[in-house]
Amino acid sequence: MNIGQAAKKTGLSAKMIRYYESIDLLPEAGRTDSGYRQYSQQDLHRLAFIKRSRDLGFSLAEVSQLLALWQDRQRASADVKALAATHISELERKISELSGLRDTLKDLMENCQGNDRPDCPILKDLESGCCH
Amino acid sequence: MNIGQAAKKTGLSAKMIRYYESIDLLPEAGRTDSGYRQYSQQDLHRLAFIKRSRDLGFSLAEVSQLLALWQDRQRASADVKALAATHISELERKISELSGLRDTLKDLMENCQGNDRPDCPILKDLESGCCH
DNA sequence: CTTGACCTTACCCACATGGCAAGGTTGATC
DNA sequence: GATCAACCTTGCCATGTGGGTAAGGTCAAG
Repeated sequence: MNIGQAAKKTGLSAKMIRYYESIDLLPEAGRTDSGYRQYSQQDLHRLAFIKRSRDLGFSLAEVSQLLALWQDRQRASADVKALAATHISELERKISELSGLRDTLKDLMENCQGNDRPDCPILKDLESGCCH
Repeated sequence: MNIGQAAKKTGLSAKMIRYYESIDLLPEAGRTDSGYRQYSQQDLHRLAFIKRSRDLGFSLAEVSQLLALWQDRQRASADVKALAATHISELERKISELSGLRDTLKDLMENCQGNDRPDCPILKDLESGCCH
């Protein structure tokens, strides 16, 4: 199967498949005589694993670790769980950071009349950090 | 005032101040005879405005718009409010996206024993998108 | 005069991906 | 056999928001 077909089946782009190979997330793909990459069902399986991991927000570095665990028949599920837990903590951290920003902005917005006058508490707040 | 002092007072790095100038977020700073950038109180004010905006999560493109509104004495506060509203929507979108990922991962984790056995529903899920 | 702290420009690095260009291959149609 | 579209190849550039680092100029204190 050519790269375009593999891309279509996995939802990845051909470009990204080549990139993943270049950073050793994938083994070098087999080639036809003319140099076209060829993908087997097993290759597709690995690509799909990567796609799903990325969709769950794991970084490529984390995907790399997950792939290693996936391939390791001696793995402990605790190792996988720990990786997921770290990722969840990171997600929680980002969520609470963004929520804080949202709340601050909401407060500012509620005090802003939003009319055609120039007075605006949002801009006033942005000014406020001014160093004297 | 030299760039190092300005950086210390605003909480920005000297590097970023130069960068903001290079992308025209700041006017070209005045220079001493020997080429050192010089910053006035007014410059500091503008830098602090940028810092505060960035801390609230606005992109540099949005900061640029906010700066324009800030400088425009004829501005309507509605314009500022609209910009903030757009930013809040974007924050909400990101928050709900991340929350979704977190929930999915939490579900998977709860079903994972996390012991020294290899059986792991998290890896099973990652495999699951496999194309046949 | 030396020393150290500051400044200057100009590079390379990250992350994950998109885009474009120039050229080779394949398979179908004329 | 020629042509054309659709595919593939490699390689380079760009994004956004910085961090790092190097080679060199400047300034003030001792």
